Amino acid sequence: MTTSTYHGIYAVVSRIPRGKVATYGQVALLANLPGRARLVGYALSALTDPSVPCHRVINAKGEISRRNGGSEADEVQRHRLEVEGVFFDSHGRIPLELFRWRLYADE
DNA sequence: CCCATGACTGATT
DNA sequence: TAATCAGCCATGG
Repeated sequence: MTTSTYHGIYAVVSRIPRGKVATYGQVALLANLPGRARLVGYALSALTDPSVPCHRVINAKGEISRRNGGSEADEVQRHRLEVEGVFFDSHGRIPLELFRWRLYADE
């Protein structure tokens, strides 16, 4: 791996505004890595820097992607988002049409 | 080098 | 609307 790839991913995630979310695919696209959403997920799992708001990255269905073996990190992520004003529907999913980060509208 | 395993996605059924 | 499938690619055994 050429850390520059991961660095670009972290740079994009760092630009997600408070109260907004982005999908793995969206982050991949903005990081100039179209179709490599999976790589974004891998980069986040390897991330240790707490200054990167990685809790604002969710999957394309609007759900929080689960970690291995019932980790409670998922619930922590959900709570962080709720604190920022992000709403979850009865299916545990975020209405992307309302909270999705739009580069030219939000920022 | 081969194979399995993921914080994934979009199209197809 | 939900389940499947085929791409995707870094890591570790």
